[in-house]
Amino acid sequence: MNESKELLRTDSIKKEIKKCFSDLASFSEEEINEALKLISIKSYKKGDHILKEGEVCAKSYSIISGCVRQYYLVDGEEKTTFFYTEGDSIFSPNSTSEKIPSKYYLSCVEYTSLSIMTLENKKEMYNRFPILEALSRNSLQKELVNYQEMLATYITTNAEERYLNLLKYRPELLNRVPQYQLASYLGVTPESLSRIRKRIFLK
Amino acid sequence: MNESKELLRTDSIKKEIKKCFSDLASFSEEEINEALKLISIKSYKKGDHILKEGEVCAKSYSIISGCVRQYYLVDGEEKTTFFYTEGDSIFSPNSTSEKIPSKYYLSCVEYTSLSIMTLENKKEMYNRFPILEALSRNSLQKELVNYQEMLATYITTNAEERYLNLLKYRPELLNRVPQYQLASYLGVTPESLSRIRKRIFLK
DNA sequence: GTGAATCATTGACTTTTGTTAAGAAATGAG
DNA sequence: CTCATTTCTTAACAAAAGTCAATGATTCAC
Repeated sequence: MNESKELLRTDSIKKEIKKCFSDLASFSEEEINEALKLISIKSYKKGDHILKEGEVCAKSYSIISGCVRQYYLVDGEEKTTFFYTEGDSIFSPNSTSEKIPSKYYLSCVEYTSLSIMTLENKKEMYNRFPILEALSRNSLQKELVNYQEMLATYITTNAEERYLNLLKYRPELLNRVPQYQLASYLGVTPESLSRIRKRIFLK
Repeated sequence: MNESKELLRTDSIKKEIKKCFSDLASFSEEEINEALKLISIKSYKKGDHILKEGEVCAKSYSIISGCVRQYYLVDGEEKTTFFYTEGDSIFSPNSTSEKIPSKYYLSCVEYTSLSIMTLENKKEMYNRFPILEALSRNSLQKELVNYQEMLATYITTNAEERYLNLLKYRPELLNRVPQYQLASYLGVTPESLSRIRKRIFLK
């Protein structure tokens, strides 16, 4: 993608974000422009890393388009623990205040555009627009309940059921993500997932 | 426990909570008393349910003392998905705003005291003490990161490793909770956990 | 304290998953 | 388009977990 295309893209993304702001609360045009200054847009190619293990990162990301994979390196093996897609927020390990080095990698499964806020800008944003603090607390709470349910689902189901859940609730992932990464996300080996798929097909 | 003992206990719990408030920010004595009016204290006996599947509950709980088990009923079988102990907060499914019936049960593993806030009182609390909104957002974010890591750990480990983790990070649970409930929390049958323990012991 | 109920362990057997290795299919770079 | 690389599938065997049933151990109510 050349530079002018990139700029065009960033521009249309900014328009999207503006719309998000005006949907959230009754902000004036100036207020929105002011807020926008605190947010940066960045795009990554397939395979690019947003964050690597050990890096200290005090940023929050929101996925505009694309797909990001979160994984850990355990004994040299990649263990995928999450896939973020359009609209998802990624809270980095030290998104609160401490300078904690990341335990995991964030890597782009495909061409991906992100909106990025540094911790400092986020603080400024909440100072400038206190209503966002309450909105953010609410969405964090929803997100927390969401994670609790994901953990509960993981505990109460086996790999086959988890694959069927994926098929039901995030079918787009199956086309976007290589199967060995899905396998690791489901907590099994690629061979096992292959057998599970065969078993389901034969039913 | 008789009524006067119960009152005595509630009284000492209120003192603890007061201390929490004065640790959080520089509140005046009156402010703290005002805040305390929005919080109720309740104690439960071993085996008592705080919340049952299907119940609509717009409350937030914080565990003062004791242990609470979260479980789902799947095909008549209890699947334990979490143990809350002293200091933990429990966000009920509709702790944000919607009236969503609970998918899970909350049951006391032992005698347990909780501080309880209704959704309404929580809103009032944040209105009255806006600084709590920011503090709450921060702790929610930490809690979210915490859950992300628990999910990641669950995905990247097997049952034996999870048992060893429990031994390392929450050893007190092993004495407080029956083994078949731990097994279900680890995602295996009681028979399997028994064998895992034997295997570890033989090493 | 005693008996009933609950909980933990063990054994035999089945099913599922991991491991290793090989080959087929798909993808990507030139 | 072609070749090299990556990804997916299959097979054979080992290891782990599920299932069912029986037996100890512990807990609890009376």
